[in-house]
Amino acid sequence: MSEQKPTSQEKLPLQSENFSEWYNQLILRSELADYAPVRGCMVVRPYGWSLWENIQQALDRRFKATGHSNAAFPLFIPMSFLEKEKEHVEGFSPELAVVTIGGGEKLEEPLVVRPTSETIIGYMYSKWVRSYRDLPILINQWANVVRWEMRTRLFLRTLEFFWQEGHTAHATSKEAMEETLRILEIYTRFAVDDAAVPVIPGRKSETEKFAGAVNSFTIEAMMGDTKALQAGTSHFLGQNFAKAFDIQFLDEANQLQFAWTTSWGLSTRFIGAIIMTHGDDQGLRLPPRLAPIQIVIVPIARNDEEKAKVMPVIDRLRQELSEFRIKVDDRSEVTPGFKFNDWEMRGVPLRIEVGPKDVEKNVVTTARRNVPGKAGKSALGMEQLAAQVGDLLKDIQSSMLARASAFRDEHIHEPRTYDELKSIIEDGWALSWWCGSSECETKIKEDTKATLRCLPMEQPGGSGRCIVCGQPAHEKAYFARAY
RNA sequence: CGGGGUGUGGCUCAGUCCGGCUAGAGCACACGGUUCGGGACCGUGAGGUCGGGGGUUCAAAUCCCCCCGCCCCGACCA
Repeated sequence: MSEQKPTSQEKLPLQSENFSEWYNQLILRSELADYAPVRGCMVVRPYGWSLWENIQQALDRRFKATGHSNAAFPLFIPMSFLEKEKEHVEGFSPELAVVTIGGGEKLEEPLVVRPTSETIIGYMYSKWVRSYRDLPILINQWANVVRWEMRTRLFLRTLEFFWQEGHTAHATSKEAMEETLRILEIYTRFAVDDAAVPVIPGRKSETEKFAGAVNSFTIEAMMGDTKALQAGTSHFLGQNFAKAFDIQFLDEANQLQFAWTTSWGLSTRFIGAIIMTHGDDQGLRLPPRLAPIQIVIVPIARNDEEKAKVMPVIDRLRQELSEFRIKVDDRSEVTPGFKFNDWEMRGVPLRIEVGPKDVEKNVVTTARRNVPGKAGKSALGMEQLAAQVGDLLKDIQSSMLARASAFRDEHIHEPRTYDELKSIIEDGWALSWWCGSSECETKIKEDTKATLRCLPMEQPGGSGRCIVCGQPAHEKAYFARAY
C-alpha cells in the first residue's frame, strides 16, 4: 500500500491510464478511508463509514423482513474449534491471526481472531438446539474479522474488514437450500436496486467454493476495468458443520437428526465494488439510495449584499428538502468552482447552486453528477421542489444502473473457440459451456489468469461442448480475471 | 518467502554519482488583502532527528557496513 496523500488540486490519474492508481488515490482524496499504521489495515473515515452505514441499513432491512435477528458472538475463537472441520481449517489456517499471550501469561490454548464465525456459532447452536421446534435459527451479526492476507488493497482486501455474516440452522436440506438462495436473492436485489451495481448471481465451482461448504453461491460484479469482483456470498453448508459441532435435534418422528446450516456474508469490499462500477475520471459516483450526501447545496455570493439575498433561500431549501441527506457547503475560503470539482470527486449525485441570478428568477440551478458538464444542468422552479428533486434522484439512480448494465453487457462475449476465449478475457468476461472438470478450469487459469467466476443461475438449458476439452457440457460458466 | 525498486517538511520531488556556506522547490497549511456562476491571485509566515544504528573524515542527506519500513512482480485470497 502506498502512503501517498495527494493534494486536492491535482487531477486524479485517468482510469484508462492507471485504473489501480486512480482507485487508490480516489479513496484517499474523497476521504472514504486512509491507511492505518499497521500493514494492510485501513481506517474507514466518516464519509466512508457513513456509506457503509447506509449499506448496512439497506441490507439489515431486508434481513429483518425475512425473519432474521442480529446478535453478537466473540472475536476470539479457541484454536481447536477451527480444527473440527477439515476443509475449513485447511482453507483458513494460512491466514489466521493467533493470540498466544493474555494478561502477560502464555495461554493454555491459543485463541484465533475470527476469520469468520461458523465454528463458534456452530458450537453455540449445538447448545441451543434440542428439538425441531428450536429450528430454524436465523441469526446475523455485524462484525469485524481478520484474515492475514499477503497482498492488500483498500476495501478490496484488508487484514481486518467489516461485514455481516449470517448463520442459520434448519431441520431439512430443502429449507437450508431455500435459505441459501433467499439470501442470494436479497444480495442481488440490494446490489441492483440500492447500489445500482448489476450483478450476476450464480454457483461457485468446487475449486472456488468456501472452505467447508457443500455449495457456494455468489453475486459477481464487473468493475470499470472489466475485472470481476465477488461482491457477496451465500453458502449451503449441508451437515458439515452440524456434524463437526454436533448440532442435533429430535424430529417430529422422535428421530435424532443433524441440522442443515447456511452462512452468508457481504463486506466492506462492496464499497470497492461501488467505487469501481460507477466511478469515472472525475471521481466517485455514488448511487442516490446509498450516498451519504444526496444533495450538496453551493451558495454563490460575492459579497455581503449577495449573501443576504442567497442565504434565506438556502435556509428555505434546508427545510423543504429535509427528507433528503443534504450538505450546505458554506466554506468561504474556496471558490464555487473548487466546490463543484470537490463534490463531484466525492460522488454526490445532485448539486444545487443558488446564486443572485437564481434568486432573481425564483429558481435553483441543479447539476446531475451522472451527466457531466452543462448538459447535466437545469433550472428548477421553487414550487413542489422536493418532488422535483426526488424525481431527479430516482432518475440518477436508474440511469446509473442502466449505464453500468450496458457497460457490463458490452464486455461479455460467448467464444466459439478456445482462442476466442483467450482474447475475450483480455478485455471482458467469457460465457461458455464447461464440462465440469477442474482440469479444464485450471487450464484456463494457467493460460489466461482468468478464474471460473460462477455458473449463473440463469442457464440457457440444453447442452453444448466444453470450450476447453470439447466434451459434452450441460452448464455455462463465466470466466474472467478477478480481484 | 523469492526477484526488483525505494526511503529528504503533511504530499510530490530536487540535491547523493563527484562529501564542503544556514538542506531547497511546488502543492497543502496559518495570517492579511484582493477575489468568488467550473479547480483564484499577491504578500507574509510556520513547518526538517535527510528511515534507524554504527563506521570513515577536519567535515556526511551524500562514501562504507548492518538493520528497518514501504512499493512493484510472483505463490495465497471475502
